[in-house]
Amino acid sequence: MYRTHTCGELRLSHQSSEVTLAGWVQRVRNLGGMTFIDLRDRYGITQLVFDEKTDSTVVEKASKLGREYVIQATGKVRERSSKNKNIPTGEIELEVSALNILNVSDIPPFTIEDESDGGDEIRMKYRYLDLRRAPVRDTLILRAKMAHAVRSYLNQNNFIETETPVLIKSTPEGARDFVVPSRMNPGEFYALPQSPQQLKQLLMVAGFDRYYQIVKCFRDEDLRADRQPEFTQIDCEMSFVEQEDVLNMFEGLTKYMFKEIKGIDITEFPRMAYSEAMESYGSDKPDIRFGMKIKDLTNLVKGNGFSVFDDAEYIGGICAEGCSEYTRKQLDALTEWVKRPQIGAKGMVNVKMNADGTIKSSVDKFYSPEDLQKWAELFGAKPGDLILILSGAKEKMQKALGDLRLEMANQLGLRDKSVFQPLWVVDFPLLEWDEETARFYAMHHPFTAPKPEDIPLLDTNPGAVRANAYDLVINGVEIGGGSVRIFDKSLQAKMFGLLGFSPEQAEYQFGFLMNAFKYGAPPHAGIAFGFDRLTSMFAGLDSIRDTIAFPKNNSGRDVMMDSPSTISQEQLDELSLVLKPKSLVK
RNA sequence: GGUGCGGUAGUUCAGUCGGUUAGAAUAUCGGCCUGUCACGCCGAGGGUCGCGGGUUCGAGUCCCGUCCGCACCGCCA
Repeated sequence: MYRTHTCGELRLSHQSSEVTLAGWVQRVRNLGGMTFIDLRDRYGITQLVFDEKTDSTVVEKASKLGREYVIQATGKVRERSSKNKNIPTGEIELEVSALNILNVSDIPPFTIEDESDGGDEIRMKYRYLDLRRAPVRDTLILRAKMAHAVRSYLNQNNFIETETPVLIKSTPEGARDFVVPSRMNPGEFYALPQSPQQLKQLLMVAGFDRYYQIVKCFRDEDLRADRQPEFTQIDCEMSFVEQEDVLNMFEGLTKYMFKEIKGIDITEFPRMAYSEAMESYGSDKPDIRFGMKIKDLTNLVKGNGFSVFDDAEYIGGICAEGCSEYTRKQLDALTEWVKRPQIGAKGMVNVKMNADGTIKSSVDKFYSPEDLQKWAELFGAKPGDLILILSGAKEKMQKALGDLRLEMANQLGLRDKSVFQPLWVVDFPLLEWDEETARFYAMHHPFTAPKPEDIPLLDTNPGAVRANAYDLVINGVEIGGGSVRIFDKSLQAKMFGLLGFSPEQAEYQFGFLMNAFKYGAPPHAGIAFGFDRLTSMFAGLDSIRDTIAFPKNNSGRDVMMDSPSTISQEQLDELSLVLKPKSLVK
């Protein structure tokens, strides 16, 4: 037996008992006549002590220890003469009588401490050392607890956890597929699932009624702080339900998670139409922890000879409370900020609601104080506030104002990480027109059902058709999304037609699903949550990387394993693959 | 595919206008130290300034190219 206790469990109540601990040497503090060692395992840290009463051979052994040595120590638990209130085991220490070095360690490339001296790159290269650090370890423990809570809620509600294959068929819509060559079928490829979408729908056809899976999904697209090529979804599907049933079930899951994991009662769970989200927040995932809504000024400001406004399709603004004292320098910085290519505004107009009740704007030449007063009323602006106005193409400026709104909220400290405000965004458009390819794309996916009352529009104005689709947004982060599915094969065929599929293409790519729909498909609907994002939100992190044990870097590389990597000619031959010469690879 | 920032000691960083022997902290090693817990004190070692080219009497510093990292835009049904 290597140990009788963990390094996190000994208390004063264990005083005088003989115990054995095992773990890693966190730090050695040699004071000359006595030595303290912090011994660490995943449960915590316990202090070992060597002093004048300790056997000299044991002291000799202790003097050889270095950081991250793996040791086993036996001794008597005793009360400390000077206690450490910062750690749970801080009232006791282990008076070591026997010491066993189980393994030595090279000097680690960075310090294994809560506040490590290591940057991201080196931490990722030695991820197994990084994982020894409490903050990273605790995030993964949180993740495990959350997965347990998800299973607990869904199991209570009669969901069946079912695994679906990882080697499936490539589908052209949506993200790029990761593909796997088939040795036994030369020239043919599997694809890794972007989500088990069609498979879970087939489980509904199979009568499973309620399905879930905490499942890896794969998308071959560029990475971000919140996007990895392989990521985990909580994937769910239900039969004989309408949109309302799904929203209620997963509102329940969300509340359960907040209560179980964070001890927070979620009381408000509003819903917002997509159109309202875009108009008032310039985003399909609004952060509603604060107001600062976007107002449309287009009809109010035109016709005063200010050509920038007169020529614009759209003029809109936000009102930042208490910012009227912004200096010229701050306003210039904000203007530069909105002019960056990522935002794309041409300039910015500001209106200062001075504390003395006067109004001062950057367009006083064109607008009277009475005009400006009307603007202020639209925003409900008070003395002390600052109105910021952008003009240009409607959709672009709404998005720009949405970004500006978030930037101002960041500056004003309105995005408190300990406050959580979930939101359903509903009534998404069914289709999105793409100028480049001159065709419609499914905004959600091709199996999403249109709102029944909008079905006639499919023939006359497809772009106006709304879908029975919904997103779960928390604090401005898209956490989940789903839809009511089409279960009628003729409506599904019509949908494929609108998306520009010939019947032959639809048959080739989705034949198995269409075929299944011939045999009694129930009405069904579902949703999927981004488990990594949910975890990072619960952990208060900005990136999902530390919610994943072994994540990829910005270029999709695993710097620890150094993958992807080349494969041997034998492997290529077996797979019937011929690589382009390097000179031809662009 | 694009934009921005970065790459200097094991690590995290500083390095001014192009000018003497490239610094700090931390880690490491040695010495001292009986209540530390970021122990303290004294000392030491440690550098291909990402790589290649150019400008210059002289380049960590300026220019060009390239590789790598991070954030973002495009992309992500």
